[in-house]
Parts: sequence; C-alpha cells; structure tokens
Amino acid sequence: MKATLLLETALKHFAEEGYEGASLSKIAEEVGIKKPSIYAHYKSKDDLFMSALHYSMESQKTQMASYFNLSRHQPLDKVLSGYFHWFAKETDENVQMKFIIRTAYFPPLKLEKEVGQLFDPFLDDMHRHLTRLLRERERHQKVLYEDDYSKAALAFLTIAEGTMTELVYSGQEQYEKRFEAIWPIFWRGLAL
Amino acid sequence: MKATLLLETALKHFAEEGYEGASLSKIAEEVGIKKPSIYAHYKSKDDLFMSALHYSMESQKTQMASYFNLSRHQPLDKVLSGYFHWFAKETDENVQMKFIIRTAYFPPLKLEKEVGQLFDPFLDDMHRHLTRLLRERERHQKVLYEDDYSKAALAFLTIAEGTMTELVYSGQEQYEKRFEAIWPIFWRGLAL
DNA sequence: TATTTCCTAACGACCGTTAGGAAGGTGAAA
DNA sequence: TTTCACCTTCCTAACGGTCGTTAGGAAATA
Repeated sequence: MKATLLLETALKHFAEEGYEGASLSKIAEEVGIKKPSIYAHYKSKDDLFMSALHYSMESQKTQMASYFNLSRHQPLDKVLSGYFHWFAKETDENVQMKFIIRTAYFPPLKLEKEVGQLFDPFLDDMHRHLTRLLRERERHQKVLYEDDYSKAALAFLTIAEGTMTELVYSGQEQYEKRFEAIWPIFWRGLAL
Repeated sequence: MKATLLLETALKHFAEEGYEGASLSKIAEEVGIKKPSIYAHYKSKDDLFMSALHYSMESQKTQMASYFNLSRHQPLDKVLSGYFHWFAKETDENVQMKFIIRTAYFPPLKLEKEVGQLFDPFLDDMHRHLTRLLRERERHQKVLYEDDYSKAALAFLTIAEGTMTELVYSGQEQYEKRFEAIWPIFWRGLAL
C-alpha cells in the first residue's frame, strides 16, 4: 500500500523538518514516486499534513489505551512509572511522538485552528484515562488531592510531558537520567 | 539603531514561524526596509538566525543570573517556585524565550551542530546555577539526593520544562493550573 | 573622501500545484 | 470471453510565485 508508505514517510519529514521545512519533492523521492503523484492520494500539502497528524494521534491513542489495559493489575506506582517506559520504547522510533509534540507546540500558523481542534480531545483523553485510574485505585493506594483526582492526573501529565520532551530532544540516555531524578521525588510527593 | 531593530524583529519572526517559515521579505517589511538591505547587516539568513539566537541567549542568561541574585535571601521553596513564575513570565511575554525553546527542541537541520554548540553551555549554566543553589542551602533546608545535588537540580528542570511547555502550548491559565497541581507534590517529595 | 546603509533590478533555485495523458486494473455489458 | 468504459495511480511538462542572494549604484554618514 503506497498510500500508507507515503503517509509514514511524510510524517517522518514533518517531524524532523516541520511543516514549512518538509518538501513534497523529497518525500516523494523517498517513497519512490514523483512529486505530482502525491496529488493522486492527497489534495494538498495541508491535506497530507493533517492526515499524517490524524494518523499519528489515532495510533498513539490506541497504544495508550492498550497500555492501560495491559497494566491494569499492577500496583499504581508501577502503572505510572511504566507508562513512561512504554512510550519511550513503543513509540515507533519516537517519530510519531516527535511529530505530535512538535505540532502541538509549534503548529504551522495557517493550520493552527484545525490542529487545535484535533489536539484538545486527545489531551482530554489522556487526562480522563489517568483520572479514572487514580479513582479506581483509591482503596489500595491513597494519593494527594484525594478530593480531586483530576488534579493529581494533571501533575502526572506535567512530568510525563517534561520527560517525553526530553526524550524527543536529547535521546534515550538523557531521558533515563531525568526519569531517575524525577520519579522518586514525584512518587514520594504523591503517595499518602 | 536599525541593526538592533532588525535583530529583534527577526527573532520574533523566527520564534513564531520557525527558521524555514520566517521570510526575509516580511522581516524587512516590518522593519521598514527592503529585503536586500538586510545584507548590509548580516551576510546570510543563517547569519541573521544565529545572531538572533546568540543575542537572545545572552539576554536570557543575564536575566537568569539576576533572578538568582535578587532572590538569594528567600527560603529555598520560594526561590524555586519563584523561578517557575519567572520562567513563565519570560516565555509568555518575551519572544526571546519562545525562540530559544523552539530552537533548542527543533533546530533547523542545517544549523543543528552550530545551535547545539551554543546550547550546551547554556543548559549547563542553568543546571549549575540550580546545583549551586541547592548546595548553598543545605544547612537550612535538606533535600533528597543530598549526596548529588545535580540530580535534584535535574528533577527540578524537568518539571520546569514540563510546565513551561504547557505554557507555550496552551497559555497562562492552563499553566497556572498545572503549577498548582505539581508544585505541592514536588516540594513534598523533595524536602526532607 | 571613505564607509556604511539603503535602493532597484534581477538571478537561479525551489516551492506547491495543475494540466493532460499513459498504464493498469476492475467490473459490467455484449 | 471479449469489449468497453471507468477508476486509480503514476508520469512529464510546466505554471506562477516566493525564496535567499548578488550586482551595481545612490544616498547618507563620518
């Protein structure tokens, strides 16, 4: 399926060079077709970009749901800390996550609105998963903000994003160091 | 001084549209000169970009040093939490910080090396400031990782980046909520 | 007078995009 | 079973536009 290959190649280029930096010629070249052939599959660069974004986010959403499902019998601290490692390992060489993060933080100005409309439900989804997780565990593991689990979920998301970003930015090794530095503090501060 | 105005205008455009997205024509237009006149001051777009980056980082380094100096009589938790707000203020109001962050995470590929050489000392500087701060306060405020303050500093930087990232992405209001969620956990986990 | 700063004009390169058509497969009608 | 129309997918050629950059000269400044 050339269409999927095209999408995945495009998303790699968008992740590494940004919307403006990525060139349709180079993408086509890597796929092994000519530039105008792209238009047989997508009606514009914007269309290709938004399709790649949609594709990445769906894929990440699926992975996230599957992680929470797999780890549902683990103790809370394992679920939470494992969540980091899961993403670090499972994220297809981190290209998808890199693309998502780059686009979330620095969207192409002309697509800012559309991008936002895709992202808001995505973040809500993550937040909701975490909030529900914390509530489900309240009988076995008390945490800070017992009256407002969404607040604890937000705190977790913050350090997740901090370390994720580091993963994208300076690679696995620095990421491991950060994780080891932050996790004991976080868990010690969260658990009651 | 047209040269400085040119630099500041350029850095604003680079911050908002990225290296590839920013156009010399638009920058010149905003400054009130014609595009080729830029070349009387900078010998290429790369030169302009790197000059703007250098300028921003020097400026931010000065401000950071001055923050640590001003707050040196505050208790540790005030210094640290105040650092967040300072950082937030810089990122939100000052395009310089946005430019720095964007360039650090997603540099133009062709300038990746040069950019890295500028950034490594910059990050070391931040890390060193924090490490020294923690060591200076050890008699008044014990913290986790007493034997390795640089680790505690790293943890702090992670949270700072996580919240700041949120600031770039969804603005002051969301940022405040994140700060309120994460700070009590962090301080409770860090302080002995 | 010498240098800096700006201009107009124009360069070649690349951009995203469209036109128009060839090749190949699919499926229904003859 | 053959034929024909219809897609889809790819191509070459070329479009108008913008990009960063240079040449060469005028104006301002020192």
